[in-house]
Amino acid sequence: MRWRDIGDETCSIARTLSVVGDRWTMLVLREAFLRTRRFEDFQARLGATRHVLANRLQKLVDNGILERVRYQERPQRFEYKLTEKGRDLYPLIVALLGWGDRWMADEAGPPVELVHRGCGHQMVPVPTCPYCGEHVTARDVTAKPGPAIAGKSTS
Amino acid sequence: MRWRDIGDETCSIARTLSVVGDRWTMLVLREAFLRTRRFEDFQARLGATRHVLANRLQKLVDNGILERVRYQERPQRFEYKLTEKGRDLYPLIVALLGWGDRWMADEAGPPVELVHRGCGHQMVPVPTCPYCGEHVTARDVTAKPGPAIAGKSTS
DNA sequence: CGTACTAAGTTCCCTTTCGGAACGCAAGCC
DNA sequence: GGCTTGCGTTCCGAAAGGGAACTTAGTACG
Repeated sequence: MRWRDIGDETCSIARTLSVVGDRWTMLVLREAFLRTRRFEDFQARLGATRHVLANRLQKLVDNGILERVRYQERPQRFEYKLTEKGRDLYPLIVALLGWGDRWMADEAGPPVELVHRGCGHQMVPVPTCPYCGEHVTARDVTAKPGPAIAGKSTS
Repeated sequence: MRWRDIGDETCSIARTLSVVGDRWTMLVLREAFLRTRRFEDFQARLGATRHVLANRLQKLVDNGILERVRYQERPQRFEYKLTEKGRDLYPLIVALLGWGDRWMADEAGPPVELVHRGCGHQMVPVPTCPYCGEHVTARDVTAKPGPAIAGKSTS
């Protein structure tokens, strides 16, 4: 299978990966959540080649995750801002962060800490059932075929 | 920056991506959570080339996310099982799934539904503050430098 | 005994993508 | 005029990916 076909899979995970399943793309999003907006800043902070960065920003805009907004005329300059669709990727960033903190940190501890503005606690969000409020792990969940599947095998 | 250097970044997100930040790797994990264990089954279900699949499985084993266990002798055959470190990636899979369900589903609805065994509800887990129990979005969180950072700029 | 089949990789070859660095361009600044 | 800033684009060699055939070790079939 070639990568341009992956979005056609009947699988929400594959479809999400077709949009953000690329290392540079994910790092661009990390920066976006840290309020980086400009091409030069992305480039400097990420160390990606300008070539690849331009390509990833374009794709994120095409997919409605970033918005290219003019912030100055003559010369025209643009910044890249997260859309609602983009901000909704936050759980993904948090999942990456949480796992890295737990399994990839060195003795010095985690590089960044999150503080919940609501209650003031330093924390890492945990996946929770919205109905009963309990912490959810892989063992607590059963996957079953949804409406979009008749008799296919991929999920 | 080349990809083999990304794990050296002082950033939990980058470090996580150095291990699972690859499309095939993520799809291999999806299958692993759906209880696929054997090389042939991964290959058939994913449609990845055997070449790439063998490489990804090897890397996941090297990183302690999968375990290669012999399930038969003469001829020796092995299966790949998630370790605790691997199962702990479940929030990441769920985040990909949830976003795809919301933003990439077609009219037919989501291809897979999750049921919380604890309360029986069909749901998608939401990131929640473990202290106050409230749903957490990007706007509710402040990122601050953690112990591993003195005056660096990357997070 | 010879052929076929299964599981798990390997190897080969060609195409695509990536990494590094230079170049282009439009406008403002000194 | 020449330098600087911001944002890309182009070019080239290196690395990774896709497709398909080959290998190995053992079982099953006729």
